[in-house]
Amino acid sequence: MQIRLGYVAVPLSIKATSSSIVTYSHYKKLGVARGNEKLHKVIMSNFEDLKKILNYNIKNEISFFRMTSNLIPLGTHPEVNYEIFLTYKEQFIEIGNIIKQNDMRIDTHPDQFCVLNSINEVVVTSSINILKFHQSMFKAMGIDGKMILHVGSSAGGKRNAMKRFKENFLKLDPLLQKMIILENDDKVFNIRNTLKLCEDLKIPMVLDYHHHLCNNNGEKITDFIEKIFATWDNQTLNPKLHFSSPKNKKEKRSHSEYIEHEDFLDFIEKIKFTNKDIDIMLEAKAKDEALFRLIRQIKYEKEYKFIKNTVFLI
DNA sequence: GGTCGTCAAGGGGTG
DNA sequence: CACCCCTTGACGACC
Repeated sequence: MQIRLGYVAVPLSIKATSSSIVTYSHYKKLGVARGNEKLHKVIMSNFEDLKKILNYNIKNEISFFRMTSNLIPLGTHPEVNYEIFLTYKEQFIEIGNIIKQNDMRIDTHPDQFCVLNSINEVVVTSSINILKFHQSMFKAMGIDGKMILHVGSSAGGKRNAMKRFKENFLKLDPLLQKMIILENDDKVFNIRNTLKLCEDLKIPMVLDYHHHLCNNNGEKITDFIEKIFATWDNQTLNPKLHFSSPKNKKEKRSHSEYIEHEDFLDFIEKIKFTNKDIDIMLEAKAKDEALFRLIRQIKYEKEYKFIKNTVFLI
């Protein structure tokens, strides 16, 4: 069993974010010409930063990565007409080549405004636009990227909400459907609900273990893990998991700075019977530094062998 | 020259 | 109903 480790979006060790923004009110104030100029500057700096981050990851042998969803500010804003995919054709290709040449795995996590199962039609439409925009970015890069989503709203009760998710999902372009992965959340849709949807729709499920600890009906992870991994059977990618430690006892749902290495080892103990190669994304505030610290802490465990950021269970 | 409120967007929770 | 939270960086208003 091999476990690759990764982190989220923005490394702390180098000065690069790739998520610089332009607010719409600022854009409007500048007027179309100067607004677009401003957008161009920010987008170019985001591309430069993204290259820096990817190269940093390559240097550190971190082979999978959650890309920011803010690479192109106002990219889906209805009032901003800015030709992204022609203007930045070269930049997208350049990024895509770095990713492909280094065999990196790329995911995105569209943010809270992307609610495919909203009861508001307008929200559903704009959510679909967000998904299509991600699809276009992957296409422009020429990569096989994925988008990790939550089920979304619970309005009308979980059962209805899950039904709406299914209906809206099935209306999407089949190519887009194939890019979508569902993740259990920390409030509403637990591993049982999320797994059911993934099985019905034949899409992979990311297990977020922290969310599971916040939101469960007593489901034991050992009873579900094989079924969760089975949702990846037709994929070329390894099953992916999210792992983090709670900030403290009171703020259980927030992520802490670092990963508690005992928690991590306990978790691995629970799932190692599956003997699957997996990718674990660490969702800690200290990002890449949390990853490096975790490795330093568990490096000398007898059962584990390390090659850079990959853990091998012996 | 530092601090703070504001910003396209959803939804859930509280009082 | 009004306001708060999630998250996150830029920017302008203000002291």
